[in-house]
Amino acid sequence: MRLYSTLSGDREELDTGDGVGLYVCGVTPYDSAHVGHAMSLIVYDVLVRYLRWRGIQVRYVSNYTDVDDKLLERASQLERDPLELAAANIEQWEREQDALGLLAPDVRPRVTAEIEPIIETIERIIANDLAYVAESGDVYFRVQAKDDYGKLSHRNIDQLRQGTRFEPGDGKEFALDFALWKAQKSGEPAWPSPWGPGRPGWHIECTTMAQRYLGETFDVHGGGVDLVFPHHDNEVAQAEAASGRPFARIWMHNGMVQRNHEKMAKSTGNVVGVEEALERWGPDAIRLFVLNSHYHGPNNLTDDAMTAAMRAVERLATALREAADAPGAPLDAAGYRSRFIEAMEDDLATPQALAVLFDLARAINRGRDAGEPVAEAQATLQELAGVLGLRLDAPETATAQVSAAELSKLAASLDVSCGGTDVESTMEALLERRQAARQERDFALADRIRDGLGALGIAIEDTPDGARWSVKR
RNA sequence: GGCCACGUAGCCAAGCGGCAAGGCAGGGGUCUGCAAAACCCCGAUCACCGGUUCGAAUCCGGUCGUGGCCUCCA
Repeated sequence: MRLYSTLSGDREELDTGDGVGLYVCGVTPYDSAHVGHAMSLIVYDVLVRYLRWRGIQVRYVSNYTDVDDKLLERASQLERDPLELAAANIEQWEREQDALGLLAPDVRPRVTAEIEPIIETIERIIANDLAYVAESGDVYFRVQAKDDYGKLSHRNIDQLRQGTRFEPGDGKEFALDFALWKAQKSGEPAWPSPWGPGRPGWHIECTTMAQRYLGETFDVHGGGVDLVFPHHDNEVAQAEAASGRPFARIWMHNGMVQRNHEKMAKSTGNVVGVEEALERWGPDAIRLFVLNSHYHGPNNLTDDAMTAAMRAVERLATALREAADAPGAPLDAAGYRSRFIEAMEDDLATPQALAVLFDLARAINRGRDAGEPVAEAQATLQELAGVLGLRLDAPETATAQVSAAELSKLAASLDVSCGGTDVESTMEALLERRQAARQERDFALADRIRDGLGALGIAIEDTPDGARWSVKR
């Protein structure tokens, strides 16, 4: 499999020989998650699913940075304990990750539980002369001592100095030096260290956790493109300074979710929360929206795009509807399977992989219309969709979304008597009454029943085997 | 100012030198009591200007435009 690496600026062959180690930067849980965070994890989730499906062992590590400046600031605004705030947000985010159909990483380290190893990493960097302790008790990375600093973002120190936001001070030797350890300020949570009480700087936690759980050198490090500089550049610098060895071989970066062509971020106030997105569009549509464009580029979230994604999900789900046993030669899905693999092998080309799924869906529908057995091809479609993390639940299983009371009211208003008041039996009675009306060619009544159900958000479709109902999305 | 992406049909979006995927929307048809679903048919001189090549959406240079990053960031 080839993956584009930001480090080399080119596609690299992923060595899957003795398994794959993957580290993905998770969120700083100072607030609830939005669709941008979901996109990021969906991309790496698909990578993991695909590799495992191909029989490759994957160790998937994704962290929570549960202590940092932003979190402390938010906690103080809310007058809450920062660690407790982080824990609460993580809990919510993990529930949402489940709802999004995201695989749980094998390891989900948290900074607050990794303080000792982080201190050890910093000590190694100091011992290698690439970091120093300031009078304040802060520890800084000595940027100028690392001659390839900035290689990930393809910048050098001179270019970076032109930025005006770097400020000397706090005992830094050089303006671009960044903190590995921050000495405690009043009221902040702190842990003991050789340099006095304090907490880790922003980048050191990922370096430490990645190396601890995946080794000094590992296969793939992922995250949003907005993390390339400084976060990932600093991770690289620290890791190499600590171990003297290369860090991640491949650096994978996903593009940003935009709204109105502007990055979705708390700071711009254009966020769509994961909770809201799940409610409005559901997990499959969110996933299809993300995978329909290449993970590299930006992805503009609009209501139209999401509506289209929901309809597209329905199209795939419809192709999985049970088909009657049929004579004839069964539809062979092997070609679709290999096209799917080819697409995925090429830098996780999910838009093309999806196109293969749609082509297969069309072939299934065509085969079914032609009276060919398609069950095997349907199983392949379900399997390949599963590799992308799409569930494709049949909409008719959504009984829980229907109000039994409203349904009973409708039945009563149409003089349809039913055996019970639950959704199942009321629906059955209504559909039977309608079927009888159709046979008596009383289409007015049949249409009244269909329209009444339609008003409740239930769609009726007539098939040779009787009527089928589903919840409209 | 610097670094990095990108500009393809009404909308979303593939494409990595050899006749322009896929989805949504729209139009026509088949099927249906009518619908729905499904199936068939219909749509692009690839931002603009030069260059390289037998051949360019694809490579090179320039122009215009959009987005991301330059110590909050998925």
